[in-house]
Amino acid sequence: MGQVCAHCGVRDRSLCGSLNDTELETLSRLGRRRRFARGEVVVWSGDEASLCANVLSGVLKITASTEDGREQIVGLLYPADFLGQPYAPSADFTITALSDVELCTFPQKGFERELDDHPRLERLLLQRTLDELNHSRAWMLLLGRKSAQEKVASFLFDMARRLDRANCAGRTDTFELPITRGEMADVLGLTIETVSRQLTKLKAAGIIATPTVREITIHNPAALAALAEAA
Amino acid sequence: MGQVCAHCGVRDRSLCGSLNDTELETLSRLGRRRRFARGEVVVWSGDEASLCANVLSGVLKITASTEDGREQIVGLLYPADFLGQPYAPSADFTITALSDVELCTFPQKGFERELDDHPRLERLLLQRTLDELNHSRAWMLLLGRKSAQEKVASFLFDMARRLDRANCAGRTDTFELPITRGEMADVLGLTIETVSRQLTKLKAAGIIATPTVREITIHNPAALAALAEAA
DNA sequence: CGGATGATTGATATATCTCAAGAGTAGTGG
DNA sequence: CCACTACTCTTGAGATATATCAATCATCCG
Repeated sequence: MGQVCAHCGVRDRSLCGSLNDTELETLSRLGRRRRFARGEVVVWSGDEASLCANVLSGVLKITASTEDGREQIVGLLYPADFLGQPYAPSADFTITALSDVELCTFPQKGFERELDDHPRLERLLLQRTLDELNHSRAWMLLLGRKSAQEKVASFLFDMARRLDRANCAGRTDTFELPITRGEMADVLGLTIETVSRQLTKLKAAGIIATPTVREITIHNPAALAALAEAA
Repeated sequence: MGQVCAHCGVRDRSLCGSLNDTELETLSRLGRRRRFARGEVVVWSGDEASLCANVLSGVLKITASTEDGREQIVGLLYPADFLGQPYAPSADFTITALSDVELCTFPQKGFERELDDHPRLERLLLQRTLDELNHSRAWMLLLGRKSAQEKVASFLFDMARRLDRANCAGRTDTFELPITRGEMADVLGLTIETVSRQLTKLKAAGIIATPTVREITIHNPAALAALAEAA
């Protein structure tokens, strides 16, 4: 097993977790660690060379945009998530680092060959892609049919659940938002002002608190869940 | 090769197209033709037995709903499309026949075994799922960031392109909508009235015409495309 | 022909956006 | 360590796109 994988923090949670040490040989030779600073674009929509990678640390956004600059965040990537589009001739979305980020990158063609050689790797990618599709469809309900209040409540709930899972330490009712208000707006299909107002409302109702602007404390998860589904 | 596949209209366009006659043996024994009438629900969200199937004829919708009954169509299924969620413990969305429909159904577990046995089948499913994910993400931009006018124009454009592809006869500028205004509204995250008004606007501008309420003629594709991206 | 369903059109209400100002917060350099 | 600058966030007032409510009009089918 290559040097790279030996001290990989996400080894068992990433796609690579499906491979044993021997199988990792070739993949590890293919992988290159790369760092990106906050704000840097990792993949431009339209790029021909569609990179594949595992996220080692940090958070990234996947965005779609209209020509006149309106932006929709269509996905967030966390450590152990897979990034990229095997088999795609070009990238369809732009991927940007939201924090300083460390990736384990693979050339697309090389990664595709690994998929050929390792059925378990492909199986896991299929399952993850199916999950992503489900999540993205659930988000379509939010974008198309939910009110601003429901959107913000759903988002906080989703985020709490997701971070709770990463944070295996156990459930905390306070977590740090990995994104700004503006980015929340881009996830929810709202404006920054509307997001801010909804957060204020939730605070006034005693359902949440914001110790700092980036931290969220959920005081009343039940009420939050109720608002997420019908407000 | 079983009786079933011998006269299958979508044999070469469906997932099964990846298999040769010998490989189709077991799959064909697994498959059962089933008909559903317009309006019938094929899969209920929450169903434990998640059915897998190929669409032989007709159109179906995949929907997500809030508890209080608001509905968002998150996908449409056409002939040769694959339906179902291998590996999912239960269905996440409801699938309903929009017209009379004919399916070639497989039990989930059986289909999963076929995926084990036929890498090419699995590969094709992976590629289709990746495509679906892309399409669904592109739709998130529409739902979150586009105006009603852009939504309707985008929808017509998308539909024309999609039907053009199926309709290998060549490009026609008139096509039949497979769905009602209400269903269009559920695809676009709008109300039925707003959809209707936007169509009226497009007619008034001479960009489209509606010979019958279910038919759309595109007089000015360039103008329609322009409205789809920035209006 | 008549009833049901779906589509259009109109009048009004309202949630969210837009524009604008001010208040936090964080990073930088003296 | 403080002050300066640049962001980001919050809050307000007003504008507007879309939803809601309601009536009429087409279309289909028995």
